[in-house]
Amino acid sequence: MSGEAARVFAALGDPVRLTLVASLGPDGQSISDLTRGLTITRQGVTKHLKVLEAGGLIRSERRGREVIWHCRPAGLAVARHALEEIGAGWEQSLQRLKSLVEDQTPKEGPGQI
Amino acid sequence: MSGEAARVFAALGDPVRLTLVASLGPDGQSISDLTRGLTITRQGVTKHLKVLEAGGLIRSERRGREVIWHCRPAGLAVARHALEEIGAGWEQSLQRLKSLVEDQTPKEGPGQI
DNA sequence: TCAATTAGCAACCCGGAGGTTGCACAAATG
DNA sequence: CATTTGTGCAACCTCCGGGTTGCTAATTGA
Repeated sequence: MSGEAARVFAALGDPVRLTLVASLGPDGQSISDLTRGLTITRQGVTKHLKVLEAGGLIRSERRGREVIWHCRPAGLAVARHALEEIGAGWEQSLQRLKSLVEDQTPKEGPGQI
Repeated sequence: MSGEAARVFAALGDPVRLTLVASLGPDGQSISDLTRGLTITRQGVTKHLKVLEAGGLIRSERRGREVIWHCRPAGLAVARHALEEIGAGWEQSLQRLKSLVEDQTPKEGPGQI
C-alpha cells in the first residue's frame, strides 16, 4: 500500500485522464490524435500523459517526428492488486464482525451497504 | 467511465487516505481513533474522510458524541468495475493487434510490457 | 456540576494541478 | 526549398487540495 498505488490511483482520478486511458491501446496514438477528440490544448494533453506515465499506466515511443503512446497493462495490475488488498482487509473485519454477531456463519461476500 | 469512477480513484489517490481506508473496517472507528496513528491533525483527517465519503468508499454514523466511520464495499466495486472496463478495452486492441501481426491466434492475456 | 473528550466550523496559508499562450525546432510533404 | 504538421519548453495564471490554528458546541464521566 505504498506511494506507488497512490500514484496510480491519482493518475486515474481525473475524468480527462480516464478518457485518455480509455481511448488508448497497445497500438498507440500520437498526442495530436489524442487531442483531436478533446476540448483542451495539446499541451494540456501532454501534461496529463506525463501524469499517466509517472503512474506507470502508459508508455511512449518516438516514431519519426511524432510520439506514440501505448497502454501499459502492468500499471493496471498495480491498481487492481491494491484494490484486492483493501477489499481483503475489509472482508476480514466483516468475518470477525459476523462471527461475533451471528453465531458461527462466515459465508456471504461483502454486504453492499 | 463517468465522473463517478474518477471521484473514487481520486479519493484513493492519496497515501494518507489509502492508510485510512486500509485501517478501516465495517466495525468502524472514530475520527480520534483514526487520527491517533497518523501525524496530521484531526481536522486534516476529517477532510480526508469527507473526500473518501464523497467517493462512496466510506460512510459515517453518529454514536453519542462521536462519529463512527465504516467501510463501504460498494465504493470499491465501482473502482474495480472501472478497472475491468479499461482492461477490457486494452485487451480488445491487443487482440486486434495480434490478429494482424501473427496470423490468427487470439490467445494470451495482457502482455506485461 | 465541572472537567475532559469528541467533533464541527471558519479562516487562513501555501504549493502544486490543470490549463493556457507564445515561441522554437525537427520531420514530412509538395 | 518552403510549408505544413507534430512536439517540446518555458512562463504564466487561477483555483483547489492538503494542512494548520482558533474557537465553539455537545456528550460523557467523575
